[in-house]
Amino acid sequence: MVIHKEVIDKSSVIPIYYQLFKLIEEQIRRGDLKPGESLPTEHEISSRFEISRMTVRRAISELVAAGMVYAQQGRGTFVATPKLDNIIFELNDFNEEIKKRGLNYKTTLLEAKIIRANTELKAKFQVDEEHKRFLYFRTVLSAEDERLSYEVKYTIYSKSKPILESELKDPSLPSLIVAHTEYMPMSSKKVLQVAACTEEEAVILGIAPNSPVFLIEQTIYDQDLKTVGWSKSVYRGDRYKLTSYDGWYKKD
Amino acid sequence: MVIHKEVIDKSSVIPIYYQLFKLIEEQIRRGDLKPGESLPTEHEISSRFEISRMTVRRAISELVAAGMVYAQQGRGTFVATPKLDNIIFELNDFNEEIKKRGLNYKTTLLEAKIIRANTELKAKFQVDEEHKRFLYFRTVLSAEDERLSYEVKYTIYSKSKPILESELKDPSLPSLIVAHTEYMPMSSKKVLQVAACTEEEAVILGIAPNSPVFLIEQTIYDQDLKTVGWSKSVYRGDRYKLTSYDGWYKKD
DNA sequence: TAATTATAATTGTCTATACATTCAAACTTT
DNA sequence: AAAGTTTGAATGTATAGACAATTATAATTA
Repeated sequence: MVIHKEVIDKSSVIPIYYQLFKLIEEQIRRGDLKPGESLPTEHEISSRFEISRMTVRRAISELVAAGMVYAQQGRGTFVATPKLDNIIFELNDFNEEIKKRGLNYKTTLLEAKIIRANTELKAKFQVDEEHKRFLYFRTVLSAEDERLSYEVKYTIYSKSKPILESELKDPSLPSLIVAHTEYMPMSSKKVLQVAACTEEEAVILGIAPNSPVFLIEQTIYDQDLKTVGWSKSVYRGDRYKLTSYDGWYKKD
Repeated sequence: MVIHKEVIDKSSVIPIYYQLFKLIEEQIRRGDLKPGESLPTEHEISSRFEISRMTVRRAISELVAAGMVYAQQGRGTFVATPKLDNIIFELNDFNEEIKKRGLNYKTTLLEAKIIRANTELKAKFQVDEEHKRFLYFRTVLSAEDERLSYEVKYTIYSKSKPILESELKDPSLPSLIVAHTEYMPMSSKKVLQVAACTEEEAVILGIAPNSPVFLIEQTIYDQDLKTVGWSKSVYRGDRYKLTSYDGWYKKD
């Protein structure tokens, strides 16, 4: 971790702990501190910046609260690994149920291929090179031989690495991005809508055409908010629901 | 705030700040500390329990993080008011848009009456008294004369207080509960589903029958998880979507 | 060699203190 | 009476240090 002493201004009105928090956050976002790497010890940061250990702890505890690092007593403090769920929006009322009952739960690959950029993809990924290639996946999720959801995924294919067997088995978009592009997935946007399913989707999922379904589009970005992955999922409306518990207290 | 000194055990393996955190949390949940009320000052807590102010601050900062309390420099620390959103699940992509553009946004009351308990309500609210009365509201939300969502609300009617003009205008379930029952809304469960809308709903919302809609059922509980309010909302599928930004870092 | 025991390093908790910042109320001046 | 000023009280930030708890490593012992 390369930290320059000058960047912390003790006489500033901005609290020291906050300057340090921002400093480390920046290093993580820029990739100078990679997931799994350890931060310097509290003592080391403390003496390097000539600030007290409690102030360092304050900064680190903010990072912990933000989920960017985790601390282990006796070992050290480490950068957390970015975690982007693919099964989105915690649409898992049904998925949880399946797991709890130990039911048969599998992902079936319908199609996997490398395709050339078309107008739609070029727009989505903000690229204009005609030759650009993309990875394209179509999968179906099913439990006990009942089909539950259908998903289409795209990501850039720039490393020309072969697609592994394991990737075909259960292709997760973030891991595909890591494997086949130079980009690092950092954040995502998910949009959930309701829709009447199309003829094609109805056939795939074994439901009546125009049945109500959840439609989730996920866009994955790197640290510069460049689009590096995109997926669209269709979930059977009669098999999924979204539950949230909330409340207690919030500030006015 | 009634705090007994004995409840904090300095020699316990459980950290003092955590004991204090739990202690104050309990007082808030029990209603001994009511929303808006101020906590004793840090100095006062510190001297009353004979612990350092920094330890008190640690406990309070946990409460702040949990949203149960908020601190104001120069004034004090106050219990936050319970906040249960009625427009649920942040289904507000569209609502936000409306507000941003300053569009005409209004709630229309279709029906408001006091009804007797029927079988369905008795089951939902876990009551068996035949005579029990309930408040019943039916409202429509619209913007620029386009109807967007339809909502049915129920709560217990036990105080026999008249329904105020202001309540008819934009009846919020949590505030109705506070006004007309002895209970205090504390938490809520929301279930979001997709559905094909019924004939009745189609007419009310001005859409085609069987159009896909969001269906949200909200149950409101008091601190003992007793059901004190229930609502069902239907949102036009072509007008609402749910967006969530997430990611960055999470601990493994 | 394998198991056990010390040791050092690292984070976790806690104290006591100092000064800064903000807010509200009391006081003073106009 | 209104406006400005002072003052006290509350939270916010920061320090230095002590000891506890946990982990990994090194040293010792069986």
